[in-house]
Amino acid sequence: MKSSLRDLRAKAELSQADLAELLGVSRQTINAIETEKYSPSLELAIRIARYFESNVEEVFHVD
Amino acid sequence: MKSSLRDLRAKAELSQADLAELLGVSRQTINAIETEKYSPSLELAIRIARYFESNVEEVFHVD
DNA sequence: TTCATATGTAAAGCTTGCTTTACATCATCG
DNA sequence: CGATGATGTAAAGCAAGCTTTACATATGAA
Repeated sequence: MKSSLRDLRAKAELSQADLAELLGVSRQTINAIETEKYSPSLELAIRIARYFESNVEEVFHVD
Repeated sequence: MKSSLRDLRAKAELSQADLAELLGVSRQTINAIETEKYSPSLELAIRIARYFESNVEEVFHVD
């Protein structure tokens, strides 16, 4: 599962830790998603997309 | 996590077993999502939304 | 150089998503 | 009536998502 999370986060000038706190997850979770260690849960994917005023399919896409 | 999966599936006149096979998951997985036993993975949520020519946020929504 | 910030990664442990197998109920059809 | 299909549910087991703690490395500021 690829995503544009890193780009969106960079544009927003947020660190992984910043975003993690804003979303209520651990920094490692954000890092794992960005480095493609695993996919977020549906709940978290929706929260992420919503935070960046986007939608799930735009932020995340199957390889 | 609520969803309009049951409605969409009914409109398409598919049984849980039919849809499961089309999506490559078990019937119990479809049933569990419809009865809110658990949320689908992000991958599966995207596949479901795509199958019904919709998008994740339209098919699934946080309680 | 020293310190702080940002990122990557690892291990252990808990929870959740999904599987297979199995059984129960209900409706419909012959 | 008996058979079939659709749905609900349960248990056991494996895989994946997420946590906390911890350490390593790089970069930039003082």
